[in-house]
Amino acid sequence: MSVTPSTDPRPAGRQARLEEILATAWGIAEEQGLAGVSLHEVARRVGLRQPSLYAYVDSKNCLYDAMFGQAAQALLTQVTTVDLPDDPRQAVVVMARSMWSFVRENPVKGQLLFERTIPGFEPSAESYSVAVRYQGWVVDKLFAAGVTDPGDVDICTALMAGLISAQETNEPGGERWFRHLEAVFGMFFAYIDGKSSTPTVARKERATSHATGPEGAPS
Amino acid sequence: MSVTPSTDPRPAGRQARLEEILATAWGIAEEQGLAGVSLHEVARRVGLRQPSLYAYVDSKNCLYDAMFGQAAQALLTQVTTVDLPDDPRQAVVVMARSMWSFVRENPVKGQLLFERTIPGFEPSAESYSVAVRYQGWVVDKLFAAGVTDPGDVDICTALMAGLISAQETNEPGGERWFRHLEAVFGMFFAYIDGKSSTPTVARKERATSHATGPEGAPS
DNA sequence: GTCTATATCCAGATAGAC
DNA sequence: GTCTATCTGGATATAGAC
Repeated sequence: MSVTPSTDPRPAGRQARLEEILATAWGIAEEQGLAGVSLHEVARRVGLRQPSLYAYVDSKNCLYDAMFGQAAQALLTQVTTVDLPDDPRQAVVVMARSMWSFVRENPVKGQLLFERTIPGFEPSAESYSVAVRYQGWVVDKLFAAGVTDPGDVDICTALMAGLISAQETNEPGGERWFRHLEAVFGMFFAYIDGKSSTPTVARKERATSHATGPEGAPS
Repeated sequence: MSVTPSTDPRPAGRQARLEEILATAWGIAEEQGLAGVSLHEVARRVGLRQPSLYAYVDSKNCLYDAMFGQAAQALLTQVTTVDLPDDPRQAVVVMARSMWSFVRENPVKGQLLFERTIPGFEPSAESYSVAVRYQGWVVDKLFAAGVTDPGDVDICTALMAGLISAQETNEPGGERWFRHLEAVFGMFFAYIDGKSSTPTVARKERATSHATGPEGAPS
């Protein structure tokens, strides 16, 4: 998996080519869907012959893997770069909004990260680790907002994913589900508080700490 | 779209063959995924040559369309056949559970119905109408349970879909998300009641009536 | 309805020359 | 690293005989 090791004397040029290849693949994916990416088409656009791609990528799945890594990295940086409000619950909402805008602006990356749409493809451990870091970050923010029960973390992420996927599959880029984001989080936090005997205390005073993910498995 | 009109003297035999073809296609889809269905493979298993399938189906997409119709019909009958409790909110939960068990036992049908996974395929109006009937039925039940705001219907269906998809993509057939079904509905109904000034009144006394779907578009 | 034969197109991957 | 040439396999769809 992943790109072929370089023994090239001009690693800079080689790296540039590889990035060009990846960028081209993204372009095709945006036009024709992820499954529509073929090595032939990539080579065509990049000005190479199809077999030449094997100097950069060991197989088609390795290309997908590299793309997965890029997508995870992009999501991670976007989401960790956002300025979060001090209130941990408002922070969660802002984080969710940021994540949503990511998949809205990068639907193909979202598809690659969150859906299992390509038949034989599983991300390598290396590429996946970035996605895991993203998840850990989300769990941290939820924890700070008082969502400490792993089951509640599962519920929260599922709700988010449900809203997003309903919106983006039925009315991409629209508002029909998006506008309920805040209401849903309000509903969720009310539910959280309702479970606790001292709801209001738990709200604000939570230390940030890195949890080990809700219950192991990833989204 | 749809199957080719029959001029066959033995329509019963022809119909049987067609059903055999569809059943075979389902079998392949269960083994190799929906995209893995090829006319060659269907023909091979059914004991015909690939071109002979065109006596039953106008194109591959027509095959998918017939499958879509079958899936929608199966879901509709399963979900409308279930014995619902008198309490409209308990009824909604039971309905949701029934829907979930459908996609759990028929993951491929669920994929065809609820995900847009096949590149060039859109269900025909005819096949789709069954799915619309299913949706109308769900909206009716929600309405009876006091979920009358179209926006709330959207929220509810998105939550359900989120739970289901989290469960079935991350841990197919498992319990990790499934066990929160009741809690999530409790949360949702509490949210609904919190919006109304007369929450408890609205709970039980609702007449069943067919609504025109939340806001038009389907899931 | 079913067949053979074929047209046409696409894919991923490898061998070996330069 | 890049090329040509090729292997191997797949697909949908059509023509025309029986």
